[in-house]
Amino acid sequence: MQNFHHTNDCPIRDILTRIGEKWPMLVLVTLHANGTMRFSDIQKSIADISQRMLTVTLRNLETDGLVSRKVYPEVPPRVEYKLTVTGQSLIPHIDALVGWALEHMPDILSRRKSRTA
Amino acid sequence: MQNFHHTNDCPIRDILTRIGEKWPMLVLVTLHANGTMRFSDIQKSIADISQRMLTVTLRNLETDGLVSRKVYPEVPPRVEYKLTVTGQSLIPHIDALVGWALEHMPDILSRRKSRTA
DNA sequence: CGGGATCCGTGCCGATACTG
DNA sequence: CAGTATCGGCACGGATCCCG
Repeated sequence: MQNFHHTNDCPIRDILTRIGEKWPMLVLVTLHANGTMRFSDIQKSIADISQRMLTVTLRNLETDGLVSRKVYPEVPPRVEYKLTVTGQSLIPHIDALVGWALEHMPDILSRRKSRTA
Repeated sequence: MQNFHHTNDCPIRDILTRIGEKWPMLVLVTLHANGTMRFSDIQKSIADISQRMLTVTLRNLETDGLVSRKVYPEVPPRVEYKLTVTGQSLIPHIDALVGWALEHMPDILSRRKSRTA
């Protein structure tokens, strides 16, 4: 019997610590779809994200090297975000999950409803 | 500017409701690696999952149609779980994420440490 | 404009005890 | 063996206020 889910050093647990959170995937695909974006543009694109959570999410993605941040020393300030090469390398896998969801979620959602009823 | 992350009917949010949780992906890859498994075997394979969380996770995956459950009317009871066809169709995408993690997580983890310091 | 700091509620998840 | 039931902690994330 295979058992490779060590508590430490498990790739699935590693990746869940980031993409398992609520906003990172949405931010990544938004940046991929639009290229370089300002903070306020991302916020408008993901209508219901709070200012705080967008800041936190972008900081985490920047720390992980998936998103780059460029500050223009202007008044009023301008800050632009875009995917790094590493960030772009994750996009195809997210797209694959999205494709899977588009194909299977209708059935799954109906199953959840009938189980609730 | 593209904006396709509707609060409702968004495939990314849909899929996060399941794989964003702590255990489902681990259970899916465990079942894929070992085929049909008994409850106690899954629990031994994922050492630190509690009995409660394994039960909850399996019930959710069963409701979603990703895992099938078969009860043998014996004493002591025996229950076997395995992936459905739909569940198997998700495996390649999880594997892709795992492959990405194996390639990039060492760098990401070192970035997180240096940011903490 | 793009944050930072703080407070706080909700729900995921863990621990424990009990059962057919 | 394979659950179910209950309690409670804790961290994710929302709301609000303030700043350069």
